[in-house]
Amino acid sequence: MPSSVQSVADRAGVSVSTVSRALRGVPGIAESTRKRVQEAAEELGYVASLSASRLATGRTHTVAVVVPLLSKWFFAEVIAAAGRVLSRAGYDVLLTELSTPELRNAFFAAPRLQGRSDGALVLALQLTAEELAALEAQGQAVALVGSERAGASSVCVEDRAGGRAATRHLINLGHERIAFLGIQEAPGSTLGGVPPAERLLGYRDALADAGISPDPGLEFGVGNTVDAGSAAMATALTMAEPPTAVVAASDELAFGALATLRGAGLQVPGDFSVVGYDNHELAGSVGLTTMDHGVAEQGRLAAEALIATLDGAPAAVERLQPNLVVRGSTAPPRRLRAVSP
Amino acid sequence: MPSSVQSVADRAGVSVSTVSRALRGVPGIAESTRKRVQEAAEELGYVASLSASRLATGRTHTVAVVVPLLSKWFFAEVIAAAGRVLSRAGYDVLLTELSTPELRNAFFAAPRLQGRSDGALVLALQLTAEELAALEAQGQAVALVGSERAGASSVCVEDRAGGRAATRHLINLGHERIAFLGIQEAPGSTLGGVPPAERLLGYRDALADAGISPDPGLEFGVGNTVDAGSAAMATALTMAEPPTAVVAASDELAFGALATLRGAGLQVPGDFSVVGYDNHELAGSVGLTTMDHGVAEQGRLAAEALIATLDGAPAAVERLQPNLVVRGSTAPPRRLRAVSP
DNA sequence: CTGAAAGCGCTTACAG
DNA sequence: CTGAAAGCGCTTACAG
Repeated sequence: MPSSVQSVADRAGVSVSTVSRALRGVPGIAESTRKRVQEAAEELGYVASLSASRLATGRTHTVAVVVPLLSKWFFAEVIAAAGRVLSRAGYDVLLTELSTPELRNAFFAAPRLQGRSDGALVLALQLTAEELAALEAQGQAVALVGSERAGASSVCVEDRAGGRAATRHLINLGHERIAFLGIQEAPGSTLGGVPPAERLLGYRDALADAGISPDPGLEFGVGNTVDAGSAAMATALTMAEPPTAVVAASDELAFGALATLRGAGLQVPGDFSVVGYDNHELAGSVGLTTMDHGVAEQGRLAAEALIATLDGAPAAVERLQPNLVVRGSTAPPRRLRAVSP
Repeated sequence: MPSSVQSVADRAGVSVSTVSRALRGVPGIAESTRKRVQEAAEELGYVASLSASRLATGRTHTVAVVVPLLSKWFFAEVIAAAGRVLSRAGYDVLLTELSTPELRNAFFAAPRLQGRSDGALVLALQLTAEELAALEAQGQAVALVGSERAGASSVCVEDRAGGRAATRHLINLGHERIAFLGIQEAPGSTLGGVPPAERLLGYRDALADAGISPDPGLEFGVGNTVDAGSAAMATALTMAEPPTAVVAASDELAFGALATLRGAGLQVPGDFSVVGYDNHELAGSVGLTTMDHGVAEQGRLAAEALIATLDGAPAAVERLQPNLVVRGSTAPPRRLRAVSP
């Protein structure tokens, strides 16, 4: 039976208005009064009713985090980082997983955030204009990670530059037949083409830079899973003229590729090089060379952007530069090493 | 500007009480009236104010999920599974990460869930009696995963049997010098000794079953990270009489062990066998033999238990049996294979 | 089956 | 600096 403002007012010998003001730190209250009220509240173990103050103010102090798939490391990491920023700022975080097209449609069809949160942090889902408008119509401030929309704050990664850097690394090592393992979600996937095709474009850029003519047969587009990476790698190995290296659009795909290579008895990086994308928590343990794109940083920045928006700041977009992390999965192709001293 | 009950009442030509009852499906309303009200609501795009109904009813239809560390696969997976059950049942999920002792203490010191949620799903944190009492004093129904407390619903795994089965598998293969990589969190860690020492006890059981005398030097207790597993494995390899196999208390530790073994030029399972614990999403891709303990299942069952409690059911505890998943990281020790045909 | 009225527990102009 | 009062938008006995 939580006590109410009234009980505190009685005990402190003041009105409820004074209690309300004193406890929230509103200025214009005698220090002595404030002290008295605080003591009374303390003694009664009083804590203001959330529902009541939300009803009275219209603000929920809650942020909804909307994510395609909670169990992917990338998303969990972003949410964790964002959550720390949000809760330190006094916001509750409401979790919404939109793992299927049905859930996604249902979510946007009804005003599901109305009165539930003040803002939404949307990860990866490439919102349609209608979806974004729906959120705003529900009074939500919105911040995006992994996509950009006019009028909304967002943080994204220079993925084209990232794909280019990853590929250039292999080219510098002497590779010329380089495959690309890209992410291509099934139609209707809530992931909506994330991470973006930008990484593929960067791969092509690097080839062009080096005067290597692109081979469409080396470009794979699969679901973003270890197994899919595995399967694509297997296919690549059966080509008439197989590649000597691969750049994967995610570390998960790279893990799959590594599994296939190992299964085929090939040495990495001796016989084959692979570079991933993410700097996944486990990339280090398998010695994977990969692109780090500041995953936690993305969450942190997005949360800060959302809070700024809630505080009235105009929308802003933040762009992160990915960095190559060289580990043990890349080396010159065997052909070259054979002739070296 | 969301419309109110009043506006719907006006449009439908009834009282607000009738609107409230009609829209919530309360029995005792003429079907024709209900229909009329629903149409009016539809036309106005009306949706009841959450704060108002929460204030009026005292129920939030929200569940707090309390977790030590969001970015660990195990937790993310449990939350995802629990979240699906909860949201299908009409509950919002509020995320609370207690990643440091400070956050944990602050969380339990103040009535942080009061009026925020109807129940709490607590993962892995081994709640003290006071912490559990604090939650209940805040009117929370509680369900636990990974620990057991009198009066609270919970789902746990038969970890002792699991540790035993993992170890027995190696013994059956012919191993006798078997190390154990256990989880021992730093004092003050919010993880509070999870997964439980039960796994270690099971390991000892299996040795005893086989008449193998235990060697305390083979029992390692480290933080639950890939790097710690790596380091412990390195130490084990420098022993005067090194083990030929290891059972790790988590797949993360096992991944670390694998990395060290590979780095040392040892073949797995040729030169060394390892079995993990979790059946981590990536265990398959590295061919890790491991104990599956139904991670998603734990989340699902705990969510169902919590909902049942919220519906007035008595506390219940569910016990899951872990299963050995044999993959490619275990084989007879070399000594034995050398003499086989 | 329906309505008038009180109540849930805050916050916030408005006066003083 | 403080208080009386209205208002936030629902739900729920209580009557009829």
